[in-house]
Amino acid sequence: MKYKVTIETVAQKAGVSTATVSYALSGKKKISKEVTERILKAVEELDYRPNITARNLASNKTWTIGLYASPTQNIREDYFFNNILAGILDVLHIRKYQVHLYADYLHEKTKDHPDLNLTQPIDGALIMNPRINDAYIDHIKKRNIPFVVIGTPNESENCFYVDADIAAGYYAVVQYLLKKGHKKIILLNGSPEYTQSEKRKTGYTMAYHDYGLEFSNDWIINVPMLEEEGYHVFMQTIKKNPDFTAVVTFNDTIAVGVLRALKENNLQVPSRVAVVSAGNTMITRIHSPAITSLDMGAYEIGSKAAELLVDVIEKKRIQPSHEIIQTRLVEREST
Amino acid sequence: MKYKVTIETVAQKAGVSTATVSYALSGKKKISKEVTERILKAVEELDYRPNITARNLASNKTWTIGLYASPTQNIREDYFFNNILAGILDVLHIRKYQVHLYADYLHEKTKDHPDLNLTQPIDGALIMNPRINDAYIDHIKKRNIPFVVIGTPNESENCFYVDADIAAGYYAVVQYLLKKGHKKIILLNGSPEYTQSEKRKTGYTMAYHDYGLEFSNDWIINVPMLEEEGYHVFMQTIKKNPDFTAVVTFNDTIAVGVLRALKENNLQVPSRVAVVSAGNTMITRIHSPAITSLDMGAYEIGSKAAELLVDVIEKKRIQPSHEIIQTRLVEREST
DNA sequence: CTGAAAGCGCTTACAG
DNA sequence: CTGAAAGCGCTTACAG
Repeated sequence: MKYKVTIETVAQKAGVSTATVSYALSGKKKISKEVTERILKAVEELDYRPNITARNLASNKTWTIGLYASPTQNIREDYFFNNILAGILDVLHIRKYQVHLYADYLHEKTKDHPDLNLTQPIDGALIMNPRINDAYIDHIKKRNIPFVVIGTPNESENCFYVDADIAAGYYAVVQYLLKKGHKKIILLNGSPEYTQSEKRKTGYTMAYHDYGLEFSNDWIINVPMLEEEGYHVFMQTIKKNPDFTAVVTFNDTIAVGVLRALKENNLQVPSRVAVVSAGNTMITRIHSPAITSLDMGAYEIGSKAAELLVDVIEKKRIQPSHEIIQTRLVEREST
Repeated sequence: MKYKVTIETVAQKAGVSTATVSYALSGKKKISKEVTERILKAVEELDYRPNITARNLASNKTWTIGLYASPTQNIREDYFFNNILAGILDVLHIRKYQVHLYADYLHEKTKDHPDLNLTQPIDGALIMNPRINDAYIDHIKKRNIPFVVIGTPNESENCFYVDADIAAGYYAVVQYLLKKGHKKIILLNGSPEYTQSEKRKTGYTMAYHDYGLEFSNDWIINVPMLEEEGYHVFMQTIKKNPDFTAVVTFNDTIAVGVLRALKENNLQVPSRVAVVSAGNTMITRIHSPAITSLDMGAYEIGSKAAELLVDVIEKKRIQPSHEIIQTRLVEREST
């Protein structure tokens, strides 16, 4: 039976008080060289490892941020999440924070809020892909925890958030297609409860408007953001609206499903139908035909959001602000 | 200034002791219906949320597991990580645990151990892709924290671990190629410090041996597990060893790099060169030509590992054990 | 430069 | 069925 070694054990061994040990280890107070050395020796010999929970409780600080991922970014299919995560992790590493990944959110049923009480203590939160009415944002606000939204929250006035300029991006995509002579462009949009879907619709609508062309609301279709869904819904779309000549999707994964449906229907890409996706993840490059895609700066979104959150936590920023990342259209074989 | 509401506040408002509040909320002791109701009402009205850090400290339990990801599974490029993660998250959700993602590990320099003291308190750990000498395993062992390795640790006797049967899988792959008449098969293996690379080599070697054919150690090449690396190294390989007819890669991402190199050198796949990858992630299906790949049951590995870890944490298992997932070769256009 | 002691906000034997 | 109180292992004013 190994005896549990605490700061008390170290203090006794070094012949000092626990306060001195704490100060020596944290460096928050100057402790004489000899005493420090005695303490470090005791730490070494006892293989002392501070209990972080106790430290967190006493100091009211966890050096942990919660990442509330979202079912939208299906982690099994969409690299977009990976790139955002990479950006987050890189910054947090530099800033000495760690990340708690909220899995329960991934499983959240539409109406069924997860047990928010189960969440571990965090210094701040990153909330991905907000809904129009987002239970998580409400919850975090109530708990008075600093947070940054990745995406644009519905009530953006009082939030920190980081997002790509989705509306401008989709505006550019649709204009690009209209200029190529496409008149009937399908928007295979995501689920309507996400603000991200709204932004896409806005860009689409504005582009048509500014170009002076009419569009029908039937051309805008909401679909869960998965390849299979994209495939199935698009198979139907082809039946119902066979005269479209272009399609813009919510993300890269849906585009893969769309391209499968087009292939099965012998609709040539890009000669008969042009396809543009959003995300510019690895699959757009690898797919055959390679997919023209709107790059939304996923890595940058992640890193900026993490940067912003840490600044907020550390009170380097107080006033709600936001950062908008420019998008960039990458042309490939599908257009 | 909002007054901080603690269990004390609730107790006072409900006119009971903090112990009673605690018991009522946790259900660990039977509290009379009326008292319980009073307490719940107070909780509601005060919008009380327990301080989880304090709870963790008092109960010595965090309901959190640490996931020590590895630089091997480059999260920006490899869906294999995503699938494992999905398996882990699904199980942990059911078992009521949460996951702490260790970012610093991702950045670990070869010799430079991350600050292991910074790690948050956890009930157990999942260690991905062990090295032959793995500092993390040593560290976790010392801290006496339950852990399960994803992959096969070097000293497997005293560990819980879950792995695909990599050696058998690579054996099957190489046999499959040999039977197709290939004599010189390149193994584009991962970095040698990972046990995963060793297993692959074992399968490769045994297959050649059992088939009664010779191979050269020059045909086994170690490379960081990234597309770019796969590409660059393979460009050189083509120069040095132009007479190979097949290549087996460490993972799907490297295979993408290899196929790019082959294309640039006008080496037809599969007529001139056959390519087999491992992972069977989405890109193998989407790539053109579609890539024959060894499915290693990533999702299952993740879920089994999580299951096992929780069992260990909850003392449903004491005796070190392991689970080996069968692999499965999925033939596509590249062979 | 160092120490005694309160405090962080819970849980849990123990006693009644 | 309920409560008083010790305890979890740290940090941090405060005093000297």
